[in-house]
Order: sequence, then structure tokens, then C-alpha cells
Amino acid sequence: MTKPSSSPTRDHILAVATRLFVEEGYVGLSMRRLAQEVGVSKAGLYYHFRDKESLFLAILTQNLLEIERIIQETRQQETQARARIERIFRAIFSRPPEQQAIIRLASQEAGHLREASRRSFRALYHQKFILEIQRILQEGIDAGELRPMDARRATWVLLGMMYPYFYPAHRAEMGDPQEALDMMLTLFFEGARAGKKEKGAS
Amino acid sequence: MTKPSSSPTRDHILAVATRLFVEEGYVGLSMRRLAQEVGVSKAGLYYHFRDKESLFLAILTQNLLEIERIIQETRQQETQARARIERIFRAIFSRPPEQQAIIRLASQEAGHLREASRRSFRALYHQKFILEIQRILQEGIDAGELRPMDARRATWVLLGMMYPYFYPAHRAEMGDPQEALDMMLTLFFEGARAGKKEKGAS
DNA sequence: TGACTGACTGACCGACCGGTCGGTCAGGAC
DNA sequence: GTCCTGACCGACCGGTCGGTCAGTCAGTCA
Repeated sequence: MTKPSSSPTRDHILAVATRLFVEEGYVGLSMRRLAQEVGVSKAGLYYHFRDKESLFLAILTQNLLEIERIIQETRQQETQARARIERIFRAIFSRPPEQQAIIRLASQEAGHLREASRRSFRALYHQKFILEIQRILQEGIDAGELRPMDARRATWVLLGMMYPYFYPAHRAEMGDPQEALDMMLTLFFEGARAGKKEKGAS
Repeated sequence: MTKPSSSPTRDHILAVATRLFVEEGYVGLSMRRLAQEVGVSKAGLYYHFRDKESLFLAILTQNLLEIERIIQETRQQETQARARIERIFRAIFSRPPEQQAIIRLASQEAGHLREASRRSFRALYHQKFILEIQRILQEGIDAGELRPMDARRATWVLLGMMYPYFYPAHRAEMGDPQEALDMMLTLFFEGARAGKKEKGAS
């Protein structure tokens, strides 16, 4: 008898936990508090998830795979780097806020996981998300759409621009998400447009 | 008898705590662990600081005031927005890594403070740091150096670009700090240079 | 009807949390 | 010599942490 990978209660736990992990952080959210907010006993949580770490990992992985799907879908439908990036992040920015913040959480809280989980998750995160973005930028560089630069570094700069938007405290200051995204894309792609020299290339 | 604001032990506590708060987060670092790493008893910590929150606040404030000093110094010596920003962040990027990461910590962990401390710290952070950067950008816009755009939003985009560099986990991937900074500045200021329309203005 | 099971609970565990207490002790003041 | 004080320690507090476990109970199936 394998445990089913989906059930109303399990899904509800995942949804509430996602929101609360984003608000409170991994260490900051206790299983007691979570149980209370879900409306189930603490032991009930442990019926559905082996431990706190598994629950957290399930959230990270679930959202990551969703983002991977967005990326792959976009790769097929767009060919230009800018169009691809724009489409990917418009899709991400139109998801529920707490699901967007997973991108930040993955960077921020992975350090609290046990070594084994951390390594396997980081590999997934890197391969399915970071390297895919990097690849899109690299292809843009190779095609002459973007000027020559270190694609890995540029990936982090691009992602970094979005980070403040994933903090509940700063979110409000950025105003409308899609407008804020307009600015980020304009700044990044105007700044990275081919036909200029770059100082920071390696 | 007022408590002295500086002593070898107190300074040592601050230094070690800064590093550990950056690595583990506010909730993730226990006073026991800190005491052990400092080489003092837990009660010893409480001789120098009223409670955990005061210690954390002391670190944030101390580093913030140092950054304020850098900003004010730069304002007097440079007049162009780009030169000012470059100088400020070169100075920040050449500080010890754990002190740089304070910028991120201030955004990230302020939520764990008591309401009163949080409000007063946020006010300080906002006034002495965020608004000063915003002001520099706004002056650049007014002077025609940068094209018209929402300066507040642009401030967060600029700061965001630096965020990944303040995560121990991603720091290594960005390579040499000053080179990474080159890229960020180039991207931001080429992208924001006057003579273009902006889509994301409010 | 009775055996079985999936979903869940209440009570509990040892470890650890932030914080406080009375006590100690080197060294300067008189 | 004594007193005082700044700087610290060991032991302890009530409370919370993640996690476990025996038991319950509605619903399915024979």
C-alpha cells in the first residue's frame, strides 16, 4: 500500500504550509502552529508527511516542477531570449504570491535541510531552473541578440532583480507586479543589448 | 553607571553574532550556540545585551550607520548618479562578506522583531539607506542623466541585483565581487540611460 | 455482522529554547 | 586589609520544539 501522492487534506496542508513558510521561514514556522492553521492535529500532519523537512521539500519540489513546466512550454513557443524570459516571468508573476516567493525560499532556507536533502534539492533547483535561464541567456548571446557576457553571472543578476518582489515586506513598494516586471525587463535587456562592450565579462 | 557602548568582549560578541546571524538567520541561531562560539557563557551574553532582539538590533544598526557614512561621504565627492552609486557599492562590496549580507538580513529578518523595534528599525533603514539611494537616482533622472522612470521601483531593482551576492550559497557563483559589480552597474546604467522610453513608468 | 483499513487524535517524550538567578572573583580605591 | 564593582559563570526556570505512539472511529467489503 503506497501512500497516495494527493488527497484533499494533504493538498490543504501543502497550500497552508506554503503560505506560512513564506511568511515565517523554515525554522520560524512550528508544526504546532501549522497544524492549528490547517485545522488538524499535529499528529495528523505526520500521517501525511514523514517529517518537517519532507513537507518543506515537497513544497519546494512541487513548485519547482511547475516552473520547469512553464520554462519548457516557453522554450517551444518562443525563440528570442527576451521573449522567452518575458513570457516565463510573466507566467511566474501571475501565480499566487506565496508560490512566487518559493524562488526566494529555495535560496534562503535550503541551508536548514539535512545534507542529503539539501544536495539533491540544490541539484534539482540548479538543473531545472537556474541552468535553464542561463541557457536561454547564453543562446541569446550566441545568436547576437545580447552582447557577450558571462551568462551565469547575468542569470543571477536577472533573478536578483526580482528578489525584492518576493519579500512580503517590499512587495507593496514595487506596486503592480506586471508593471514592475516591465521595468526589470527593460532595464536588463536594454542594458544587455548587443552592440556595446561589457566591462564585467570574464 | 551607564553601560559602556564598547568593550573587547562586547565587540567580539557582535562580530561573531554578525557572522552567525547571516549564516543561520535570526530564529536559526540560538543564544547557546552563540555563547559557545564566542567562548563565553550564555549568561555572559546577557550581561552585555538585554536580550536576543537587542543584540540583533545592535548589529543591524551598527552596520546601517556605517553604510550611511559611506553614502554621505560619497554624496559630497561625486555629483553624477552613476559615479555615486558605483562608489557607494564598491565601498560596500569591499567590506567583509558578513557585513555586506546585513543589507539582506535587514529585509529578511526584521519580521521576527517585536512591533516597536521593527517599526523603528524599518524607519531607520528606509530613511538612511533606501531613500538615499532613491534620491540619488531621482536626481539622476531630474538631471537628464537617466531616463524618466519610477525611482522607487528602480531602487529596488538595483538593490535586488545585488541580493544573490549576499547569500553565502550563491556568492561563490558570482565570482569576483568587483567584477560582478561591474556587470550590475553596466546593465543597470546602460539600461537606464537617458534617451529611451520606459515601458514600466507609473 | 464482523473484520479490516485509511485518516486522524490526545497524551506524551527528550531536547532545546530565551531568559534569570545567586554566586564568584580579579583588581582598583581607600 | 576591606570594600566595591565590573565581568562573568553554573544551575535552573517555564515553555516550546520536532517527533512518536496507542488508540479511535467512520466507512468499505465479505
